Amino acid sequence: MKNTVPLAFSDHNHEKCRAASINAAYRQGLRLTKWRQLVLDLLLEDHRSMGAYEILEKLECHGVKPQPPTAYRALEYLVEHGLVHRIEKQNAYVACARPDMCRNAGFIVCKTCRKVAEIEYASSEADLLHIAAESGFETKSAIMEVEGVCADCQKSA
Amino acid sequence: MKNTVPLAFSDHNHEKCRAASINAAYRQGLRLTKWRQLVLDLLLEDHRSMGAYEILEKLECHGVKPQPPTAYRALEYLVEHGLVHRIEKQNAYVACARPDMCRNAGFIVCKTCRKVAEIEYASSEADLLHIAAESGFETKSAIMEVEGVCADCQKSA
DNA sequence: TGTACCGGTGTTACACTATAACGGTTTTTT
DNA sequence: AAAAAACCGTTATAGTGTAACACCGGTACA
Ligand SMILES: [Zn+2]
Ligand SMILES: [Zn+2]
Ligand SMILES: [Zn+2]
Ligand SMILES: [Zn+2]
Repeated sequence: MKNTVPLAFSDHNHEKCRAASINAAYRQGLRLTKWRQLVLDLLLEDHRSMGAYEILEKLECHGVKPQPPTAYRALEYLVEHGLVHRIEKQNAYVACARPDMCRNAGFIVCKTCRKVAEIEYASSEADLLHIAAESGFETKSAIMEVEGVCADCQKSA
Repeated sequence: MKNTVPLAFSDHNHEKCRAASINAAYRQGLRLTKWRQLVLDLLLEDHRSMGAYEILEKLECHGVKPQPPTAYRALEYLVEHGLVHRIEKQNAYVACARPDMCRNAGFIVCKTCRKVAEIEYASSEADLLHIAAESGFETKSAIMEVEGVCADCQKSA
């Protein structure tokens, strides 16, 4: 078993996370316009998820406060290109924690502090994908989300 | 590999599904009030998911059309007691397909016809749950959802 | 016989999440 | 340069979910 200490729940050099995201964007030749850049920067601040309107409130460029579609457009682009993931259980968004090798992304989500640990789920959960494929199902996307309270939040409660 | 033909995507005696749900409710001594009963009946019609407002529109008792909280209260109760699952990717609800042995429920969801196949995603220890537990995380709930287009819908497209 | 409690219901109003549609501007492609 | 595509600003609206409060019926218990 590898990776028993999820990154998001432990101290780490977060600059590396941030740099990995920027690099991935560059390598893919993505076009990071001002809003996309700003949204991504916000999400890269830490491993917490943010709601679209929470992001929207913090968005601003030269004194201009944009409308909802602006935030949603940026998020849509970033999700499509794998730099951001949507956390379905929270209607929220989080920066991809491993943009250079992101496959079978599963998430461990704290209900209290909203930190999100991103883990590559292994073969066992992927049974579902096998069953889907065997029955002629064409899979478009898959999520595995575990929700609860992280160790830190348990202590402070 | 067992269960390679998901129930929802194949012909089957659906009366048995319906009966299993009713039996489970009875065995657990659940209190199925009129609205709970009506909502459950709606969801038990087949293995398709329904949105809360879709359910609400079809709800009616002696000519009385209830308000949103009525539907949400019934759904909350049924979900809490395991007779109904919430499909996060669709903001929708579906009757539990195996209420007598429902653990580690994963879902294969067709974007087109909204049929939902319910599969136990791992018989042994699921990796994500394992990692969560090892890091002191207290898991409250977990979902695994695979979304795409089922074989039937591919043909008719 | 009250009466205090509790779960369920009815109702209103509101909060949160997300998208449609249109027109204008900038960037890319031909 | 012209055409096409992508992006952005703006308005309005759709879709999903809750807070809050009053009321009603049963039941436990004084
Ligand atoms: Zn980090
Ligand atoms: Zn936490
Ligand atoms: Zn069935
Ligand atoms: Zn189930």
